[in-house]
Amino acid sequence: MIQVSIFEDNKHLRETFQLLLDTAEGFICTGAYPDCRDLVPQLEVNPCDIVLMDIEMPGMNGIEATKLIKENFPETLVLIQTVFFEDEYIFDAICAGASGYILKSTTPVGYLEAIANANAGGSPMTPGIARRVFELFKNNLQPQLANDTYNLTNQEKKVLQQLVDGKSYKLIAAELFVAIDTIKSHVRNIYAKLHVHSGTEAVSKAIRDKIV
Amino acid sequence: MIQVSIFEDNKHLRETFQLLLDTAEGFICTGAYPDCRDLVPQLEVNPCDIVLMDIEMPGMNGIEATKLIKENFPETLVLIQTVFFEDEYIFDAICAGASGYILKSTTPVGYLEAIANANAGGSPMTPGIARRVFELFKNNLQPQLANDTYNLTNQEKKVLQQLVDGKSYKLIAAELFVAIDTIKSHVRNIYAKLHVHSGTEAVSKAIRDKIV
DNA sequence: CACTAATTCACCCTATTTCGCTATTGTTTC
DNA sequence: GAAACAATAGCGAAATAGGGTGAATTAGTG
Repeated sequence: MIQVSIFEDNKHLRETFQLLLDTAEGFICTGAYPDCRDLVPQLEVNPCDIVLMDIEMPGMNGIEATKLIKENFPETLVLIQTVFFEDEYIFDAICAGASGYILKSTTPVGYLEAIANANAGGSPMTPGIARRVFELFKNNLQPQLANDTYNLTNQEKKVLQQLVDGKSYKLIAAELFVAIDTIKSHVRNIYAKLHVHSGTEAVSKAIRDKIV
Repeated sequence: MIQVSIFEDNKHLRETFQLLLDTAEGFICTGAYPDCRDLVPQLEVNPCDIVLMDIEMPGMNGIEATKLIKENFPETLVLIQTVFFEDEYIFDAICAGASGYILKSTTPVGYLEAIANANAGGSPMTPGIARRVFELFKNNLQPQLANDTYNLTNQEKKVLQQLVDGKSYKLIAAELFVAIDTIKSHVRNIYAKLHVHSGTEAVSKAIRDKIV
């Protein structure tokens, strides 16, 4: 028996969910609330396995509420259900600790499947959301691995790495066992290749769109 | 009619997939290969909508093959199917451009559903994989968003932002309409709060574990 | 009102960085 | 073997950064 709580401000939807859960086999609705004002005490009194969470709600939104739930009831799973397809929401929901993200266009049986899926250790997502998650993942983790590292030579890369570490020319020279003038030369060449004119700018560029 | 190519070194599995696709309605197998040696010419001669890709294969592995496919046939979707649950493989597969990642324990009908799902713009994942993707996403993208921004004041944040942009003290002073000595003061305070001793180090730290 | 924090500015001095030009030694490429 | 490039190194000038010390102004707080 999977115990489910509902947070959804739309009265009609909330009651539909409640009915759906209570009539379906293997599910039970342990609470249905229109907002997250008393979320923590409510879940303390009526604990559940999974929370079906709306994002757009008056007062505290679903993302904030999710954080709160994971802080106070880390074992409780949160399944986000919303009309928002925006990357920002998907991103924030995952980071807040959500275990799934489904769109409101999902069919009734789809909701039950998603809840069962989450309860079984999965992270149900509407197909389009899954694709977005993959894209976000790729874009944010491998910004662009295809850039030529600006044709920096090995030695230049080493120097740049040390610059990123905040070292002075003198220190870098000592660590690479070369003269300080050599470092000066390398830095000049690095600046030219990165089209920058200061150490801070180089470090910024190096971190933002390169390895290091 | 969804056209599917199979890359799978296990003869028995390969033929099973082929049979499954050819007997199922709405699918057609346009090729089944035991390795990726002639992948590009093979897909040129027998193009397809989706590639069902195994990871563990002699010669080129499925991840490398996926990259190759996305480079040469960006429109072709790649569905990874493997026995590997390891984060490293999931991570690499997504970054290589895969559109889904399913485990070999999936049922026959599960394969068809996954292929149809991918074809419809989704990214099918075995429940456990979906959960891992969420975890990886969270761990890699928001290492620590809860840090106090080191108690920098508003003005200090502005100055730091400009430092990150590679500006000189003089320029920053001009942009904030204050004297250059004021900027020096702010920078000194910023360095103290961040526990750094140079602009490059401050920029590095600012980008790595803070806003900006 | 007294206290504190934030913001602003000044002066001084040294260290470091940036950028100009030049040059030698290997290694790889054509 | 000439040409190109990487890595090394040097010199010198001008600009910038970094650190010490001190201080006035404003805003907010108990």
